[in-house]
Amino acid sequence: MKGIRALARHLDISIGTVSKALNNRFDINPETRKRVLQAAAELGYVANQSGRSLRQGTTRTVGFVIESNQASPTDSDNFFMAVFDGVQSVLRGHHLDLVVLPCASDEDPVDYLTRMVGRGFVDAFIISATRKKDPRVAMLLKAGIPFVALGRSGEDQHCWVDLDFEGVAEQSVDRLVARGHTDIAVALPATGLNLGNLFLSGYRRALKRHGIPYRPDYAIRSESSDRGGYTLGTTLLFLERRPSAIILSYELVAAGLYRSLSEAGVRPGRDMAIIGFRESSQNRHLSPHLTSYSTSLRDLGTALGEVLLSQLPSLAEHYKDLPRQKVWPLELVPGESDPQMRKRKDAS
Amino acid sequence: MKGIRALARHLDISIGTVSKALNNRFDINPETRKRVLQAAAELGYVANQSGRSLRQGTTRTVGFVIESNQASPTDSDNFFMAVFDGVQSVLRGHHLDLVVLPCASDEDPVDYLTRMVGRGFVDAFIISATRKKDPRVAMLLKAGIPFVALGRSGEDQHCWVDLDFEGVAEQSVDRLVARGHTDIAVALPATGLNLGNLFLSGYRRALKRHGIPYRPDYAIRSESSDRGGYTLGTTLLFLERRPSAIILSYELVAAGLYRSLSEAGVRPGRDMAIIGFRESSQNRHLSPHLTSYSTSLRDLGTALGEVLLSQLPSLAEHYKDLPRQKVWPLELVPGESDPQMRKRKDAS
DNA sequence: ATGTTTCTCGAAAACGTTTTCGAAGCCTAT
DNA sequence: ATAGGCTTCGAAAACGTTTTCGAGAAACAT
Repeated sequence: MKGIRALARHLDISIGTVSKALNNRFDINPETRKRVLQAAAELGYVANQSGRSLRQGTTRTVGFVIESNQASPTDSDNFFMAVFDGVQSVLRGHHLDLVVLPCASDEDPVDYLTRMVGRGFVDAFIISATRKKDPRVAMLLKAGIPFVALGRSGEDQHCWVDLDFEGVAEQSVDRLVARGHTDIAVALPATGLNLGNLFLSGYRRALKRHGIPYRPDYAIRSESSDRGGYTLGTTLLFLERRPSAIILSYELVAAGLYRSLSEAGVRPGRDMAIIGFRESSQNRHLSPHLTSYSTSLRDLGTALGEVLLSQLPSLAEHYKDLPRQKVWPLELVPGESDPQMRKRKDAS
Repeated sequence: MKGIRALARHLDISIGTVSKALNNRFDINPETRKRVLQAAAELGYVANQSGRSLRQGTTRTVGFVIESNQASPTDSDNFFMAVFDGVQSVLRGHHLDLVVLPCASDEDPVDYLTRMVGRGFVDAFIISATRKKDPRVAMLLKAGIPFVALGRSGEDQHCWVDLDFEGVAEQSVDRLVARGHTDIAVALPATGLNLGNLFLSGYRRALKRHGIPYRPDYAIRSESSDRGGYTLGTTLLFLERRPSAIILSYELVAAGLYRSLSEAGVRPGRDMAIIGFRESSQNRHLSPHLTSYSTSLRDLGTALGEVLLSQLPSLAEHYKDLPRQKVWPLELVPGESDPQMRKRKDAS
């Protein structure tokens, strides 16, 4: 015999009483509660999750869906660990646990999510790598499952937390303009991630504000990898009118860009101003130091966890004043990669 | 009404029949099976996981326990994603799913694992960041739960898959000796990870083979981060007898090491030979190119998944010829950071 | 026609827990 | 002494599924 029944027999009381004692219900004598707790600790009893969640219809678990990638690391990789950490520590405070659900690179993300929803071993979801009009959002909304997206999908009837891509783009343009630049390019992700749209719109808004016309050929799509940064550099150098500055929306491209510029005899940060996106240890050794933005990813995870809690029916009223959407700020860390512009001869 | 009962009523047959039809049991008319499958697809029915696993005592889920870290990324971060990918795609072939269980940085790993074991929503575990005599191994063995460790714990009564740290260390020493070096240092992780012991033992074995005495001050502990690499460099330069070469057991330290050596006027790869550990995009831009080792992490994940499958009672006989332990090889990718040694004047 | 096998299905138990509801005991106020 | 309230506990139902076992029908062999 195992489980709560064994514990009950061992204490010579009913299983109902044991259950109530363990779950801190009110109609239990403090004396017997203490006995039960002690015996449970001794025998190492922990309630079976299947039985519990079958009865309660809840699993006390939330799933964080990510897309694991096959080979080359992208930005997201070392991004996520710190976020997990933040989310998990918030959830734990409410006796919830986080599990990460990695969608393999050879499976369709929507299929995967439907499968996970169907299996029902999580009460709520956090989805990431959000795309514009992401079909997963519609699916979760229809299924009525609490969730929050890390990244905006464009529609606003759901919760999300997202980095301030628009703000960063805008602020970067402002900074470059203030330093004398007008030919400012922007590097955008090649994939359909919505952050590309956001970054672009912030970029265009700032240009407009400064009266600088938008050149479509200055919005360059590139892979979010070291190699992507390298090809970005060559693309940049062969533009009809060579820009004097570039803003990155990814952290991993910086090193490759530096390399390809250097190889072409263009000194990064001097002949070409560069503002990176997220600060990272991988960029810390670049010379000249990359101007970029910093933020605590663990805190971002914490925020994500809190928004999620607000969506859980059991905690809804406790968190009802919490905003359902949150733009996560980043802070400029000035480097030397975007100095005041020297006089330039027109390179048209 | 929901669940299998609704489906049964809709088809006007018993729930037992529905269940058997969905689970491909033999005593079902092919005709009715087709009807059931179709109706299930139409109504979007998927079996509730709690009910199923309560009855079967199995969850068809395996948990991959990692230690999420708070802030600074370590080696492990972008290491894992590819591994997840491999594991998940192997498991999926057997109708199993992978969930990643991130142990937050502010929780004790053993406590966390016991909690996860207790909750029982996974049938088996993969544990990582294995330490020497890891208490988690003993715990899982005692609990009788199938598991495989990514990384050796030292004891051999359990399954593991591990990178060939000893081999890499040995091969690196051989290579450096062949190029004229005798004063060879080694950088080891500061933490209690067992890989440090393995790497050191390979290093010492090779030294012995070449008749080079082992100098304890040449085995340098350092953090597995960019900053760790930086301090490693300064430690290296202030040794009583400066080594002419160093072998790294971590991928992330290389950039920091290059930087600190350069700042001290010691040209990395020329005045100091360097052999890195795992090839990574972050090191690809280093100049001179870092000699290091490469391997497919996705394939490593695949191997990990297969060893795990062999541990599951339901699949044991199908995989019984599979070795329970596996040393995962890495392949040398020659760079220019460890050239033939030039004549040196003794720096003692 | 009868006995025997084969095929298909349904009734019911079982998994381990939580939770409702009523009962028993005790105390207090009348 | 009796009625009522409070405290503490136990019996039993319920969650959704799988699986065992037996029943009935059909097919087959004698």
